[in-house]
Amino acid sequence: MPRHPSTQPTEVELRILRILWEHGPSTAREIHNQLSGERATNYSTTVKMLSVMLDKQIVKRDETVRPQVYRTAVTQDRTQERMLKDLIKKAYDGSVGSLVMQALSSQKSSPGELAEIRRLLNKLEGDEK
Amino acid sequence: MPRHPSTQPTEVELRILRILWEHGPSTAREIHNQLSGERATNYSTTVKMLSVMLDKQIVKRDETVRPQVYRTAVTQDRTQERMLKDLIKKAYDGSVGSLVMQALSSQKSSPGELAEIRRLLNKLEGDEK
DNA sequence: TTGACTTGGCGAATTCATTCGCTAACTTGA
DNA sequence: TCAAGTTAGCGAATGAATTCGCCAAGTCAA
Repeated sequence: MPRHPSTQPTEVELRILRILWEHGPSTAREIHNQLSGERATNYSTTVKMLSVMLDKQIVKRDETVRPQVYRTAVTQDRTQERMLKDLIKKAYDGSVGSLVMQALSSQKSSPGELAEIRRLLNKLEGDEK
Repeated sequence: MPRHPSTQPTEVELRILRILWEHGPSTAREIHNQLSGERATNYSTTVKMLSVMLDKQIVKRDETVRPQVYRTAVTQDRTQERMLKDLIKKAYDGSVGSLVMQALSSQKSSPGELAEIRRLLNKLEGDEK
């Protein structure tokens, strides 16, 4: 039976993306070293994942240099947004509000973050009317 | 190589959970009928999914009645919270604030929701000092 | 009771994600 | 140049999630 290839980056893909977002374009070796900090997989595995991501067009690769250099083909914002939207749809019945309510009440934020959120809220309510 | 059985409910599991949360305890047939509205899978599949979820202790079952009645073994709140926390960790580097900021700015909320969020914010900032 | 229908369970098949072994291709220092 | 090390690619294996076919057990009306 046909099954959906998810549009979301998978677990490992996301870890690699985060490394690239944080460190910028990197070689497979550099990515693997970063990865090794968190997990114990082979260099082969990292290279394979990169090749899968290349197929999916999640990353790009510069083959004119050696070793080859990988960079992301998707922005962090867009990716987060897609994942967030998906969660809201799947688990919050499409309601952003209830997700935000739960996020704020179940995990504590710093005063600075709260202030920032308040500022955004002011802006949004301003546009409203 | 051993791989992680995710702690999060899967796609289909979540759909079934949502039906149970919304409609309360139900028979396999009732669940399947609800499900059929959104997807075209066999009754067999629904029953199988329920049995998998039973193994995982995601649902409970009353076998003293016929047909058997399923009910959730996890609350909606706890489930949402776990999923949310997971997303924050995986995609927002652990920052609730940045998730909330993005949620609010990327999808529009109703004035009512905004007001509710503001009220919560007031309460949180009150506790802060 | 019995035939027709519904419910429940099992095992197998499929697909996606992840992992690695093995080998080829490339790079570099002596 | 060439041996030793590094990088890249491929195919296969594993495991989780999802799907269904098929059969057994249960229910019920005539």
